[in-house]
Amino acid sequence: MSATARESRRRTAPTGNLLLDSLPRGEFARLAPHLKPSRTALLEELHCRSTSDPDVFFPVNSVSSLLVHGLDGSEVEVATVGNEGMVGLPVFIGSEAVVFEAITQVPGEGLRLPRKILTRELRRRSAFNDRLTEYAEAMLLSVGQACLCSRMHGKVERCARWLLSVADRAPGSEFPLTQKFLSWMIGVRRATVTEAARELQRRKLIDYRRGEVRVLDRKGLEAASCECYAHVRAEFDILRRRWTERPGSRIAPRT
Amino acid sequence: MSATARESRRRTAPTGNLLLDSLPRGEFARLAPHLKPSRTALLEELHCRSTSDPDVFFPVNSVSSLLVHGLDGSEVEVATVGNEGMVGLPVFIGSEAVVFEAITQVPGEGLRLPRKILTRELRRRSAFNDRLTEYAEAMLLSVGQACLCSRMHGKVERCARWLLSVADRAPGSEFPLTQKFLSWMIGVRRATVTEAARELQRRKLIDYRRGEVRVLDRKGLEAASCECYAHVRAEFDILRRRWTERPGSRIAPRT
DNA sequence: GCGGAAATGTACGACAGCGTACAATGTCGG
DNA sequence: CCGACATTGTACGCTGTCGTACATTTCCGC
Repeated sequence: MSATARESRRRTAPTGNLLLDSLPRGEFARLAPHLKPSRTALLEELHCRSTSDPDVFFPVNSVSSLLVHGLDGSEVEVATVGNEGMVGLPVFIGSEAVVFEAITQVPGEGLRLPRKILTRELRRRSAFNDRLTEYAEAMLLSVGQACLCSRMHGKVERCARWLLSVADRAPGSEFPLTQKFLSWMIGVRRATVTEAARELQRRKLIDYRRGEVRVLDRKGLEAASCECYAHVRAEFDILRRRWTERPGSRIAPRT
Repeated sequence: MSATARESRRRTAPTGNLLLDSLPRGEFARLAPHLKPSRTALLEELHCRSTSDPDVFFPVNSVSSLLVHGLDGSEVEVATVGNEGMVGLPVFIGSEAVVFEAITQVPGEGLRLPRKILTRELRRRSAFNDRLTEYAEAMLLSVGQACLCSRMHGKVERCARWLLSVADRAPGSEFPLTQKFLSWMIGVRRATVTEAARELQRRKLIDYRRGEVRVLDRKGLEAASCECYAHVRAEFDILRRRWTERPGSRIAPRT
């Protein structure tokens, strides 16, 4: 895409969130005044069921995890959200019931938008609707794959996959992470993560120390992970490409 | 809802599929000529990646399962679709990539709609969009819960849950099922299902013989299943209620 | 530097579910 | 009625992960 093409559709600087930046100029202009830059802290809960957060959140730098929790206290991560998406999608349905919980995995910047504004915008049935529909469907695939993965694949593969999908969304190749947190995300005990992490370190794919991980060998880590990673990644890449190449367009007709 | 209220919005008889029946009259009229009644056979694949099925499917009697499969051959069911929904939702995104596969679990009637027609309708940004958005989000929750469940819960609980969620959508309290099929769905070996099934039978919650199950004690089965069942069920009940009580309305404003 | 807290490493028995194999039973076509 | 086949029951040893407990290391505030 040429610089002039970009200029023709947006006067303001890109926010850094792909979903927002893909909106046509007029639509973005309606939202812009209500977008509040905000920084999320590590482990900050963005949509806790008890607090009834009034905002949705568009990550720029930060990375969040979406969790499902059972009444028995068990929890698992079902998806990761970075600057390609929005935190708050699963609560659109407007139900009072328990929904996904979002927690900040990598602290950083993002944009808050009051849910009311979002709802108002969606009633106009604008391109935003289409974007979110596309995004929701990619999330559906992503969560589905998470389901397969957590059921069928071993601890090492799953750790590798998790590390990659966060590394994709985090600024550098290093990010904060404790084994306890990772064990929480993938639904195993902490000692199991230690075993997997040691294995990955032994193979010189990652390095870590007290709350920090660094990806040493990306290719190697991909090889160590299950195919779930590549599959989901490919799906989001399609979205990213579509959103940057054909900004503001409606849902693409299918064959 | 009174009979007159229903009459005012639809002249034609209800199809039996809640999603379709919730559409405003005009919208439904546009679709009606293209809806082709069709019967699905046991284990018939509705959206196989290789066949590129040109239709979406609205179950009336029948029940389908959505599967995710890995490249390694592993598969798990991530959701069930009955007359509250549509088979074909997850492929909206228009990607070329591998998507969920749908397979008929309980044979029966339904309505086929050419995907082209659906796409055309969606470009009008009608109430159908909102319905499918709501449905997609309920599915998201449903798949997320499936993820938690298959990771954290035992074979007996998961079998009970699966039986209930199919029984909810199947006409009677009896439906066709082999242990092999169930083992495939929940991602365990067949012998594991035998153990779980025996256990449920021992507790007099179900009865079965050669490819047929019957739910004997619904309440008991709910108690034997994990809370995942009730949670997902509640979510879909919200949709069912909304769709029958406020037909044709747009997305409800939230708070 | 020191003390405490958090993070990580490790060990050990327990157990759920796996892979496999084979027997027993029911069903259906010829 | 018989043979073939699908379905279900059961057994065996095995492996991965669990639950728990405790030791060790690293970091941070004082």
